[in-house]
Amino acid sequence: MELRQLRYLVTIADVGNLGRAAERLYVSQPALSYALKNLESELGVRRFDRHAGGVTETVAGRDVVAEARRTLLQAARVAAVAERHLRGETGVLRVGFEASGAGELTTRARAEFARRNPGVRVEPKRFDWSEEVTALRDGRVDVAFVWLPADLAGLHAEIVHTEPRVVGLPSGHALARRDGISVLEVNDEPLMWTERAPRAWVDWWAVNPRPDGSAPRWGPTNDNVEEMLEQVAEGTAICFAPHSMARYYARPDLAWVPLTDVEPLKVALAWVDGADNPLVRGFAAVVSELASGEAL
Amino acid sequence: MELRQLRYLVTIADVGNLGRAAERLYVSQPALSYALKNLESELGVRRFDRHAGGVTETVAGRDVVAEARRTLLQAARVAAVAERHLRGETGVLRVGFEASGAGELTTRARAEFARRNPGVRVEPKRFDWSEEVTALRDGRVDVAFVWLPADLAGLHAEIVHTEPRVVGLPSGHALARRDGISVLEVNDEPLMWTERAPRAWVDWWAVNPRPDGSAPRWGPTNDNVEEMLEQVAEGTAICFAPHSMARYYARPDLAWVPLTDVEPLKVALAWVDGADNPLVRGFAAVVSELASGEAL
DNA sequence: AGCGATCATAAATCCTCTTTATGACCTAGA
DNA sequence: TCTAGGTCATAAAGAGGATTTATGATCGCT
Repeated sequence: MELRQLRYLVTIADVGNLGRAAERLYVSQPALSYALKNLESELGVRRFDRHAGGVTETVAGRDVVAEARRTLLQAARVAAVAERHLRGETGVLRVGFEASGAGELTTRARAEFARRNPGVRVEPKRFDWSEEVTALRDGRVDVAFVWLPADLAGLHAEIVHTEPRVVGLPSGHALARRDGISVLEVNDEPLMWTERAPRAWVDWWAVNPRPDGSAPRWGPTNDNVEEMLEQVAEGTAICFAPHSMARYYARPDLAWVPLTDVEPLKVALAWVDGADNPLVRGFAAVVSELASGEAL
Repeated sequence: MELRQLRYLVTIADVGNLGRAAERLYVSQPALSYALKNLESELGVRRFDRHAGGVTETVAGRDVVAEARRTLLQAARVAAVAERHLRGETGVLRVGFEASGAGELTTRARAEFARRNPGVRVEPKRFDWSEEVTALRDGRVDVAFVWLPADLAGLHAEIVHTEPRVVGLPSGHALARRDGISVLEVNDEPLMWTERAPRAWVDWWAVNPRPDGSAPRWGPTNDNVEEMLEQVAEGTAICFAPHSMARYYARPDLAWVPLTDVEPLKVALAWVDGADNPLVRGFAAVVSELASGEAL
């Protein structure tokens, strides 16, 4: 499968006719016919129904075309980033975080670093579950607040923040008004989890195994905070979260109750080992100052 | 630029040596040498410094490789979605929304529809600014709560929700404790905005032009709620938002004050015209019931 | 100085993609 | 019912791109 084929596919979908798509792509109509046939062979799914009036997408074709479109957009970013390097754009520090990050520390550090470095653009970059680690490794951010545990191979990491954990419940839940809950008190509740993060991260958040040796009762999965909170609010499952999430995402249809017997969340500031980026070093210094409560 | 070249690029980056990368890719070493040279020509950026010990990434190369890696991941999703269709996975309704969506209606509708259709998996899909419209069009969701205004060409849309708007301020702001603010009272404040949404959407949210004919004072841009709120919290700019965002993202370092003289937000339930999906029709019926306050 | 490792280039070969030519099928209009 | 036009599929030929084999240049280490 190549980008050329995906371009053909998307254009055929847009135009609905092989002949006119061929014109738009500056190839002959049989070229598209062969390309489409080859791709359908390769992927095993027929993408278009053909008829005398042109082609129409199959249901499978619709989804494949959607993903093909995204692939072409992403491929354009390869060229775009090359172009930016050609133009010599520098002076940006991209700071990654997920959900509520390291709470106020996240916000204060970026603000303070920006104040001290007026020529530098400090961009907050929010990622979904645990993705900030991947983003560090593949260069989408320069530095990130990482929720531990995480695979820190090849990264430099310093713990900069710790906070207790809470359980998220629908506001009508029987336990919603408690001052504290132990994890075994919600042992039978389905628990929100995600497939997007490493298993170790998921298990840590789920407190798996539980103190009595049992496994959590797994509820539905989700890809981000809002999807998780939507399903907690509607009563489908509960979730475990850092205390800062309770404060940053304080929906009226949710209740947040402290978990009294679980390990608190540790947040590290991390960057790629050997990155030798003065902006990253400066930012880390600011975070250290703020985390230790030094006078500013 | 083709996926084959990106695969070569990423493998060379991983291995650090053309010879061993060639082995891994089942091609000869000169094939990689030529491919790399061609791609560097095409993109105009040198990706690797070559030397007797192998190759090392340039700074530009690092960013290009990161984007190339993402492109290959996304391309794999084309094959994955084709595979899912081959396996016949059906019975999923993907409900898109951004930020706080249509408030409680979003949550209640999905919960009620799931209750009535036990065999159907109703997935909440959160998107960033205005992206739910694009997601409808390219098939990533089946139905979505769309914040208007939006380009609804090719979509069926029904207004299902209306809510007032508020201004987001850092909690120490002079206007933070007001019961209401008119838009001209914050005319001089930098305003958060986004490049990810259509201009009409951005202008509507920014109340551009202002009642006195002036233009907003544009602040920094952002790509999602958290990035926006981080920058408001740190005092960089203010933001305009729907009232549900004040309730769902009630951070302690933010204040939300009603805007007294702006048009409220209207939210439409939308789907692709002619989609003829019984799940979508059923979901729309449930939303209509809930929106009109009918007895369940 | 010599050897081994690594990348670059030339020329030949292979193979893929595309073209030209044409057929099959369908639909609309006369 | 027949014909013409539009659309997609296929065959065969040709063009060109990608890769191979062969080999050279360079560098680092002994």
